[in-house]
Amino acid sequence: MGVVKQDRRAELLAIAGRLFAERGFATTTVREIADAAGILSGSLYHHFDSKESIVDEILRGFLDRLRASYERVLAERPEPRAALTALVTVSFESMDTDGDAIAIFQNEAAYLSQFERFGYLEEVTAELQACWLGVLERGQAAGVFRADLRVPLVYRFIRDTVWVAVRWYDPKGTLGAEEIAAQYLTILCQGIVALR
Amino acid sequence: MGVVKQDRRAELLAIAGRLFAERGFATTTVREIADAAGILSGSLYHHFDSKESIVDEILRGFLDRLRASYERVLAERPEPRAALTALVTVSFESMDTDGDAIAIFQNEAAYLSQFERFGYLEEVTAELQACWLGVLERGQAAGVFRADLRVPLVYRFIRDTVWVAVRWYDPKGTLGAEEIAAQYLTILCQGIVALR
DNA sequence: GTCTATAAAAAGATAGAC
DNA sequence: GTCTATCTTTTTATAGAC
Repeated sequence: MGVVKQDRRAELLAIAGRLFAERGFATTTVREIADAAGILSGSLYHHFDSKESIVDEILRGFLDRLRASYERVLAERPEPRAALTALVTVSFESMDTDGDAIAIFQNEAAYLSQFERFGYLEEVTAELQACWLGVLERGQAAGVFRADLRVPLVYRFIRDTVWVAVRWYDPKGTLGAEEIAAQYLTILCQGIVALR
Repeated sequence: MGVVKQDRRAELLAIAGRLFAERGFATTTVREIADAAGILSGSLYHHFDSKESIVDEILRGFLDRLRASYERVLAERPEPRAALTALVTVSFESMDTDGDAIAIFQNEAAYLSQFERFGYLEEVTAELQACWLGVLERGQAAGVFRADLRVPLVYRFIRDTVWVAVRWYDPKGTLGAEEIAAQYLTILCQGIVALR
């Protein structure tokens, strides 16, 4: 019974997450979520306090998983270049399981984080950023990465490029997360110019 | 008088654009726009038909200017490498004048383009995409760009990286559009790995 | 766990006076 | 060009029956 309840809850979260990701949090109505779940809007409030509670639960779940992934990567890969590769790959792979949550995070975090309730979004963002900055700085110090590039700029470059891919990346498409990650890393590390 | 009317119109468009960019189209209310302009919500309808008309006018203006910029670049730079540099630079520079419109376009195009009225968004997107793809393909054919990279992927890589920068780029900050464009082009062309 | 019914607030838009 | 006043619709949320 507890399991069934959990399943239903997870199901509703997935349905809402898909809609939030596709149409945006503000433009998705409680009625649309209920419709997609085959129930009436009032019934949703048996499961969740409010529309905000739904997106809150989606984001917390995703961010917890991502944080754990990043920490595992940093623990397992001391070398900057290997860590960078693993961070990029892990990020792309998370699109397979958390695509909707990533899209929501990318599109709505700026708006949501202005409310107290979502203050944790900025904290987690800072934590994740610290992972990337650490790798880039250690790599630059070790002479693995070019010294003439500004680390914060490189970080934003990578972050933007990786996460915005959620807009077009299709988990069921021909290009898998690993392949895309590999091509991205090639561009990122070697550049697009030929003949060297 | 015609000039004054135009000025007021432009002023209101700027105010609305700023709000749409910061808080999103759906979450910005007509009342908020009016408040920011120092008038009442009903008065806005003397200038515009609807909230949609406002964002429509903002986007059309920006896209017309951007299209013109791209065409000028392609006409003036036959060489792929020079054209790529110019496209990136022109794009970053447009953030100085059209930052709000760019943010709106990035954040709302997917949502808005589902309505007939905004069907032109997809057309223009395709036109702009064709500019980049053409440069990359000619560059690859000429041996200027690496042959082992998939052009569509490289295009999305560049597009995402350039435009998402609008989220953090500050026209009044210490880093100017040209400097950022230069660093981006260095990463893009040479990669971040040291010692070659 | 879902439905019926409905409350309460918010938002886009309009008509006419000034 | 803006204000007063108001309409209409949409949306979030609640209370209690089944």
